[in-house]
Amino acid sequence: MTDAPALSPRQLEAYFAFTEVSSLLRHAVEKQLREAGDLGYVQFQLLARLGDTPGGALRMTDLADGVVYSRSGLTYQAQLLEQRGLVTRAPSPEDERSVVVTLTDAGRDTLAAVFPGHIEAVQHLLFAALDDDDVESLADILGRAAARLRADPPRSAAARRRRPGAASA
Amino acid sequence: MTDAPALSPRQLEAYFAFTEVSSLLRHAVEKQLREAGDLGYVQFQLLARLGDTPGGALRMTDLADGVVYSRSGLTYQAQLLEQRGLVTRAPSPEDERSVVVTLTDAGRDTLAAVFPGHIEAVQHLLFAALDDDDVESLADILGRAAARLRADPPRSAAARRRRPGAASA
DNA sequence: CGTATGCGCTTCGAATTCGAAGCATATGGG
DNA sequence: CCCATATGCTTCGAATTCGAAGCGCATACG
Repeated sequence: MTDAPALSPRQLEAYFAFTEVSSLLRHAVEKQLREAGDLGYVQFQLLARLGDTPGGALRMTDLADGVVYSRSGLTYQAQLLEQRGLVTRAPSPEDERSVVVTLTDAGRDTLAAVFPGHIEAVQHLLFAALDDDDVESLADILGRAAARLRADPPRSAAARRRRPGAASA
Repeated sequence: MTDAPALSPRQLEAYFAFTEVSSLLRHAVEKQLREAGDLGYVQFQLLARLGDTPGGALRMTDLADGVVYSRSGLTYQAQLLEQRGLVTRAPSPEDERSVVVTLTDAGRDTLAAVFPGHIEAVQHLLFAALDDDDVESLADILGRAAARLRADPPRSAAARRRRPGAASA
């Protein structure tokens, strides 16, 4: 235990700032989404991701991985979205086990209705204090950090996933 | 209307990277804390903040604001921590309405037991891919963003704050 | 002093979240 | 072809979260 892991003061500062921005931004965005389209943060993320996908359709698992979310939680939210007619769910033709979630026109409309306000909020809250160089740096730095995080721990399927030859031949 | 809010591609990239890092890091850290000391993320944050305060004591509201957390949620977590003997709660001598939360020795011990692993995890997950300049940039940029966010929307006490205009009737 | 208003915290109910367990389909080996 | 194992999703129960409403103390004002 004598290990002095010790983050440098600057690292601590960066870490705290990160967590604080994360919390504040999330709360603010959540509020905006709720008011603009009665959507939760997760629901918005799901719709946005589907909207970003050619065909607007994804399997449950891919959706869950993309948003960093538990599978059971996704089932819950997908049901809500389906009830509201924003997505449809149907078994995959290729793999009868899979469920393919597809964005409906109503879903696209809702997304379109909420998106501008969302962008504006992010612009106002996060990027207002940053210039182009800052944005460039952030994208670069956090991009690397994200890659690192994505690689290290298994994501949604943690326990059951078997590493298929981690350093295979 | 017809505003084209439009985040630049780089801004979008930065924003997505931010949210992804945020989610992944939080899940990873949460898991580590749970295993190391059976603490939730919030509980750890509360203990850490108390530990960082001279005297190890804070009022509920200050604690809630510091961690960006709802007051009712804080009451819940504070009760759990009190039951485990990690903090005490007592009315403030100065203001009978306030409740002062104080870190106990057991709380400090728990914090000490968990902290190194936490630091190590953050080091490994977040900072491993970053050099000193990156850290410097992050601290600077996110520091400004945090300041912005802190200033803009009212935090925990939103609704009851000042009513614009009339203290009417 | 006595009342009006504001503030700090807790309680309450509803919504969301997760992990473990369960069910059904797919895939490889005998 | 049939069984054992892996994969994809859902169900279930427990824990956490938040906002609205409620309770007392504090402060301003007449």
